Amino acid sequence: MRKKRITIEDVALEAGVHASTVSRALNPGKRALVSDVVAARVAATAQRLGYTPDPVAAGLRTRRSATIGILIPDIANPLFPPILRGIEAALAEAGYTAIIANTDNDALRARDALERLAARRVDGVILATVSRRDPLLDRCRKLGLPVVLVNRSTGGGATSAVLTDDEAGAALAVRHLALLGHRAIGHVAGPQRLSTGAGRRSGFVAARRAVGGESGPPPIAEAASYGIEAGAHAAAALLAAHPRITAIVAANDLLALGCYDEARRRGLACPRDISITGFNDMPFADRFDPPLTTVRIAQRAMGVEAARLLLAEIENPRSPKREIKLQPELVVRGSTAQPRGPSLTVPRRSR
Amino acid sequence: MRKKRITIEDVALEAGVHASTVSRALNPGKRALVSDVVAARVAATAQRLGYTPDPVAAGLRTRRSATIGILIPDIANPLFPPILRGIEAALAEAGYTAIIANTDNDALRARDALERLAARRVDGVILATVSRRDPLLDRCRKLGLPVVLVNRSTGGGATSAVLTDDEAGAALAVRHLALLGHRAIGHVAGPQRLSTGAGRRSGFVAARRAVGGESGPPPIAEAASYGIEAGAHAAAALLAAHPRITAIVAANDLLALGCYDEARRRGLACPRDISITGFNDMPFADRFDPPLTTVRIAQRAMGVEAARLLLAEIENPRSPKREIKLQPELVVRGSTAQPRGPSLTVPRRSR
DNA sequence: TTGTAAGCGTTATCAT
DNA sequence: ATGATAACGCTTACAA
Repeated sequence: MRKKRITIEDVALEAGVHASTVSRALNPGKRALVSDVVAARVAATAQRLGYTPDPVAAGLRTRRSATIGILIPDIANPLFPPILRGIEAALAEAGYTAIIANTDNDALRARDALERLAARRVDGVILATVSRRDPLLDRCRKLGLPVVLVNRSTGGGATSAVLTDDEAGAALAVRHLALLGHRAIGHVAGPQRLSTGAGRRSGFVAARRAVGGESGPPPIAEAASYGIEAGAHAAAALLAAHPRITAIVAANDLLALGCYDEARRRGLACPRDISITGFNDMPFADRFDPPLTTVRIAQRAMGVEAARLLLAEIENPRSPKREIKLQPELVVRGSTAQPRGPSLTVPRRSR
Repeated sequence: MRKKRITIEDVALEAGVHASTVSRALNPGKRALVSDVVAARVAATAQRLGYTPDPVAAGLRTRRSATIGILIPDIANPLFPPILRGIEAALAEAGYTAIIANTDNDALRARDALERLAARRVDGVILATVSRRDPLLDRCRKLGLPVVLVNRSTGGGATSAVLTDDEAGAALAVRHLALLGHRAIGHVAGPQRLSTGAGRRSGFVAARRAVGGESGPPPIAEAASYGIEAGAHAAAALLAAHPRITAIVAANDLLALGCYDEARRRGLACPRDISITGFNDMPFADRFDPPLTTVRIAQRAMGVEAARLLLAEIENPRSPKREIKLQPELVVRGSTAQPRGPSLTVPRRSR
């Protein structure tokens, strides 16, 4: 005797009705089409028999899989798990399931992953990987796949997105440093092909001007990627070109860690000789040595909003594209302090 | 005109053959049943038309979804992403896709997630969540679902599993500390309902005896969970009961972080006044303050092996259950040092 | 070697 | 309000 799965037919037989009636009775949207008494009986027998509808079969008929795809660069990057948890929480409420694919920041792998998700007939995708002007978006459009971007966006606003106000975040960091008395503030920028890299950079430039930093072109070095090594390289270039810098605004926490390394290599103590700020407030940023002053972004909330937006677009493909910008918040820890020499104010510290 | 998806029928028409022939030509396992020339023609037209087989429809017929479910406690716990990457790498090779569910260490949520995965007709599951004697396993058996455990195991060995040699790992830590000259070594144990908690504890006890630690019952405090807070509480209890302790072996890195906190609270500098070791070597453990001496486990390899084991069991449900134990390795960093006072050897350091 | 036809479990459409 | 029927896209005996 081998495993026999219980189908809608079994329930129909047992309840003395037709399969289509069972389908209606069990389908929230159509329960109204069936008499209360029958609906109750069907529900009861389904329960008793331990019937679980087969979403695969249903999906074949309805062309909806109740599944959405998520593209992220790398799940091992601590920035993403909280976003994913947010997405999943919102999806679960609606009975949807997520399939996650890692792209390792590789356009080819991203393309590949997208095709695989499309082949699986996902109802929509959330992309955390896009660069500015990313071919992935055209591909989604061609596939008729609803899309929402999260964290990063493209140039054109023809796609819904949930983002951080990167300009404002960078400004937060700059103002904090300025308030501590820093005047020579540099920036280790993220890749400029990514919206976060570009946004934080322009936020830095604007804020620096606003707080009346030193004149001349802003001291900036662009990192090749959002990694520790890349951050160290950029910091090296920055400090070589601008030795008088007393503070660095890094475009994310990993780059900040790279700045730690380079500072140490040069015998510069942080924060005594140089202040460093990060961006994202990734998990364990408070455990670094020194604890990292950084700009906290609303990771989980971004995920939740992105999922909601996507579900809305799946529900109604003609719904207007929205772009939500979440405000970041400064978290002051131990990696920033007054510059050596005369200073004006005393900073508060928090954990 | 609305979106029209290309089906096997379209390819058949275009290639001048029957749909079943297309199916055979495109199915690696049955390509042999079709003449080379036809196979080539079919492949070409499929390519040209941009045909992608619908795995949902195929799955309906074959009762296989080419999907496997993964239950983990929490993806935000840095221990798991590397395991997941390993799993996914191995699955991708075989054309399988993973669906990940977080349980938050909650048996009810775990049960729920399992049912949802089963409803999705996953071909098998990998469980990273099991406690010793977990009802989830019976449920899987009842569902006829192939299972592989990863990282944690249950009591009985009726299930395949990929684990770390936890006893050996704990012994590594104890011997390292003993070599540094520590004699009063305590243990902040993980939850004893989890195999990792139990295994590391017994490894600690055995190794302590082997290195000739102080007589009397071993100084151990059990943490309620694998979290920082829980670690701090346990450390507090441990130090209160055994004030002369000069070193703590924590059952994982998060617990070690809790020990850091408690030590600091008591004005104990690590490693000067107290040495602390972790377990897992989670990402960024080298960035903690101080950098954590810990027992590194083969996270990615565990994932790869688990996936392989599962695929084998799916392939052949009667294949023997295997239990693979991977050997951990000690990573010496800055959280361990000779105890104050006379000592015997000088430790090496690595990053 | 290839075609025929049935069927996987569900839901949508059309009758009644 | 419910039943009958076809269809979703694919695979697989079985027939030719």
